Amino acid sequence: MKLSVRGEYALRALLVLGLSYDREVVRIQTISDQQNIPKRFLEQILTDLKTLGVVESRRGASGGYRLARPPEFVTLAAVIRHIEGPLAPVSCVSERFYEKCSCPDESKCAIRSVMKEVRDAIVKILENVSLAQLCERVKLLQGEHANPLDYII
Amino acid sequence: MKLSVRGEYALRALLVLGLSYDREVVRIQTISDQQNIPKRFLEQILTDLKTLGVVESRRGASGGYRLARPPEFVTLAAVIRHIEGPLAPVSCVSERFYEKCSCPDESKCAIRSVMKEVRDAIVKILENVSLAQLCERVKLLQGEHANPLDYII
DNA sequence: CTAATTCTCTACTAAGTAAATAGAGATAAT
DNA sequence: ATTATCTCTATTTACTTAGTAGAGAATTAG
Repeated sequence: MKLSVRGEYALRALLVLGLSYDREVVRIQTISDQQNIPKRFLEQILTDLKTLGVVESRRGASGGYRLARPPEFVTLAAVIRHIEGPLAPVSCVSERFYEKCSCPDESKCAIRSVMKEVRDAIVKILENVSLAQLCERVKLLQGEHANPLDYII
Repeated sequence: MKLSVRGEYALRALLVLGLSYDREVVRIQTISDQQNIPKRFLEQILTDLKTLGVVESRRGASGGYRLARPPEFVTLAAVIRHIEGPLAPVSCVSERFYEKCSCPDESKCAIRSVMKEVRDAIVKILENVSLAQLCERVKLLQGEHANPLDYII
């Protein structure tokens, strides 16, 4: 039932970019230093988030990454699904990553019915928290600052 | 965010034992056949559930396994925690398996605050579903039968 | 009391995944 | 041109998962 380190890094990186939205691009190195994420590993993760269409990059000197769309339109559910796969605890109750399970009759499986409740609870939360809301939480938890890069995530 | 196969087998096996509660012990072989779980693997899992105190065994001919206490007092949360570890998506929000995470200040971490909500939602469901309730669901989903071993789990 | 049955204990293994690490290449700014 | 930055492809190391194996100990039926 765990989020991988990769997934956590992805969220942390996106939060940095979210707090810098409307500003210049942010370098991998900056995010890496600030969040204590191995640079080459973060590189992979950001490339991956690019294929999801949630970030875009500029190359060369003064290059870097930024959000490809407003943080309001990026849900945690979408990010975690892209990085980790299904949100559901068993894939036989997943909507987007459904896989048949080994039990004799899914429609009559009691375990499945509980797991469906768990899935729904998880999805309900993660679908309804956007990157923008996550940024709001940072500000609430830490009070307002001048520079978004001051935020401790 | 996934339940392992091991965890799923544990629940399936316990459900079989739950449906046979108050009757004779059930052999590993029977559970293995009925649930299509590799026998030697199931063996390990049942031994593990014994250390949790949720099942007990009798050896020798006409030996087997049964629940060590009434199914009302076995929650899915306890079983899954024992087999899988933390229910929380990140261990920095786990009550029983807490581990410090790599972010600079946990108390001000926005991601953590969302994950705490997810944890609470999962725990709320799994703490409140007992094996007895799971058995009830089986009967509801399948209608009443004479022999508990007829149930398709 | 012996044979059959069933659980028990310890160890091993094969495949897959997670978390990096590495090197050479492409692009853009100065 | 040089430097800074992203990009692409591969490799590595450690760990975890799922399963297998064999010999041993307890219990019951005959």
